[in-house]
Amino acid sequence: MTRKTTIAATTPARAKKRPAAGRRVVKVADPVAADRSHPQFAPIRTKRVFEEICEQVRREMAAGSLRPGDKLPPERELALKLGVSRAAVREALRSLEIAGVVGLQKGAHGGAFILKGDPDIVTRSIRDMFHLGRISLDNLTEARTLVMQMAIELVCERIRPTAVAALEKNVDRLTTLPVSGKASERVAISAEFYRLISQATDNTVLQVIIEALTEIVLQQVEESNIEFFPNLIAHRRRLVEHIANRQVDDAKREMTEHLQRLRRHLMRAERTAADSKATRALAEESAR
Amino acid sequence: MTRKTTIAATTPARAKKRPAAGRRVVKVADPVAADRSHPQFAPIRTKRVFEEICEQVRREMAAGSLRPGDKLPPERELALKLGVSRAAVREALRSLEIAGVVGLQKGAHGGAFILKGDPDIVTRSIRDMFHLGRISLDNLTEARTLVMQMAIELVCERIRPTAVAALEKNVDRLTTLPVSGKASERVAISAEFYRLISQATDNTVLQVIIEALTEIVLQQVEESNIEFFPNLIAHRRRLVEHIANRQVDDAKREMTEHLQRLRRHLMRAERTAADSKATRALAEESAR
DNA sequence: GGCGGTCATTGGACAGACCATTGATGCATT
DNA sequence: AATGCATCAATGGTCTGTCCAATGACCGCC
Repeated sequence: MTRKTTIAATTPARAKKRPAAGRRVVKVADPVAADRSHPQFAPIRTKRVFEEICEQVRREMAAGSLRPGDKLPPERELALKLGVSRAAVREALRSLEIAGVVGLQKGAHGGAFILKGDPDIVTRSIRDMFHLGRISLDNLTEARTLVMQMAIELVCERIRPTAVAALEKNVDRLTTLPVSGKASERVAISAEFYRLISQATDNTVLQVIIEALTEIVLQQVEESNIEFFPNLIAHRRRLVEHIANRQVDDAKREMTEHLQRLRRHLMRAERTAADSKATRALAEESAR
Repeated sequence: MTRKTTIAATTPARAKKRPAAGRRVVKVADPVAADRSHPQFAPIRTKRVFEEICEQVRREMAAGSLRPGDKLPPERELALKLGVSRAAVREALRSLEIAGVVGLQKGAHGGAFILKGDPDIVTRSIRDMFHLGRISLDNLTEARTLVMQMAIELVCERIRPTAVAALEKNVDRLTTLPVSGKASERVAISAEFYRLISQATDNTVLQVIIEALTEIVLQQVEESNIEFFPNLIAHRRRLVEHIANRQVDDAKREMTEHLQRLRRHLMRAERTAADSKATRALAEESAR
């Protein structure tokens, strides 16, 4: 099943012994620009070898000649074929691994296997942008509300009885939880709840988006220990019932009200956190 | 402005000379499980050093002690502080770079700088999943239609006169294009059109999502040379006008009809491409 | 037949070296 | 004074070679 694939060397099979190392950087003129004919001077960007390797793999992926399950040649062989060092190959494989495109396995029949991509990469990158301040909590929670509204419409059309049963079982699990239980358990159940809903959309893209937004928001919920909503269970029951009855408007309203309430709570928690951080900073300031 | 930050070594400053290398893999028992008290034997996953380094950086990011613009210590110094080889540090930095979290700069005052994250990572990972068959064209175009419907509602509420002007100017650019022009130019203008719309949502998360879906779909448009929609310009004009007049329902309808038409065309193109691929495969088969 | 040891394969990590790029610094020229 | 040039140090990019650790196949012994 794991078709063996070879990667062609772009460079014409360098001589075995190169006089020296380290000048393997390829210069590539930006293909954009060239609009007005005069000088224009496109910026030069130096392409590193690991990037070149990644691109080669991605090209073959896009062309369909490299499919999930396929195995790339071992690092050493790949390095030889491409005429680069094993370290460079490793950096390329590392990049592809981080991108969720290949998986690395040690051992006898190990190697780099093409995967099917990884939805978590989307979550991670949005989370990064959130943590680095490019995305605000305000925008994040708003987007989640809107996306879930949209999803609920689809779900009301497409939900199947088994999915309804799964949702009901999930709510039941919430009821059996001790009130004093850890926040992480409640959050885990909620994550599962939204995952079930996202799956009911029957659309993998929406699943990826919903799971990303949900996971990031729920992590915030867990960290900013806001109190447990006492009427959460009742809300979930109503929501599931509306979905089961395909009452789109009711389901949407139920979902939206809940998410907006959560949004307000989170925003308040953020403000107080910012305040306490500011006072701490002020204290440090005056301490000096 | 570029605050200098240090990363603490977790390991207690190893002795300078280690007897041998290569056994730096940390074993970590999965914290899940441990449900029934009996044996249970959680699976063991070995964490690689570069992962450990990445996590340390991300932790400081989430905690706010590492912010965009900050500079990490140089590779050599970092390797020394963490007690690992420079290659391991490089693989970690490579991962963070691929994730859009840090940027590497050569030269005198170069180093690894914390960035604000990169929206393109989302695009890339979704595109990977698409190319690897995890996401279907059907799901992709449906998701795009739905997300754009949602976006249009927001845009009709929030659009500003300057944004309307920018949209109109974009449509004008489309008219000045020679009919026989390259598909890539038309696609570039369309991409810009959708970018302007996404920006009018005033929500960075939606911007990221819309740009990702749009870019992937438009790339498909470009590759599967479907004919130019002769009434595209009229459609765009109507859409912009509806948005400017905040006629939500009209704008939504206009947007949806167009996207659904495009969707049908793309799906047809996909089918024919699959067919020709199948015949090719069949031909190869019989040739043997 | 099954158990256990051996071995080749392959990724993981390290050490040490050199090259290329970049910005600063100082000197010489204009 | 402004410009141009050579030099230098800092830093990422790359290469080579070596060893370790995990993995699965194979083989022999009981």
